[in-house]
Amino acid sequence: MNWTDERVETLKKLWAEGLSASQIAAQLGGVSRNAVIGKVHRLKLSSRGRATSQRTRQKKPPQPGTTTTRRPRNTRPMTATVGATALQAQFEEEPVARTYLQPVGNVVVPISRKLELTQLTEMTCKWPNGDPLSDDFSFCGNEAGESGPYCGYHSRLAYQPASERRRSR
DNA sequence: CCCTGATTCGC
DNA sequence: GCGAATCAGG
Repeated sequence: MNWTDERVETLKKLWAEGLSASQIAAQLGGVSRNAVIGKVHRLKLSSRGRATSQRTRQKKPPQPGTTTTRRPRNTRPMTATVGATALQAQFEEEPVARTYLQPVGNVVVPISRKLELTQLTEMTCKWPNGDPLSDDFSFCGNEAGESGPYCGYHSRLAYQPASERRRSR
């Protein structure tokens, strides 16, 4: 990925707007959040309010320089769809935003057992599908486990915003 | 566990 | 210059 002028501009704008590095990376497409952070640093526009306190960083001496061993990660394909709109690039592309109906082309919710309210147990994911007032309303119904009222997939969707909210002090 | 930004360092 | 790995914190 090349940091074109447009992309850098978008980066700066979004960063100034207070979006997190991962969100910016997701919006730019084709780059990781680390790339965004690294770029931000190079642009010398790091500090933005106080996201993370600058703890006394002083650890990182041991580097087994035996070989140039670095990056066990595989290359990421990633379909980059960069619109690069110069105006209001507000994103919010929530994966499961509209659970109203589930088109086959949508790769969001893994499965859906479409359970009725009366079918729910302590073991079933209680993530609602669709409008509770609608006739098509149902619950996810997958194995919820003990971690919470949702299945693993929906737990993330439900709890990620919470963690984000937490930092908003 | 998830996330956040910060830093280092091989390329 | 770039970004993955790693760190440190919430």
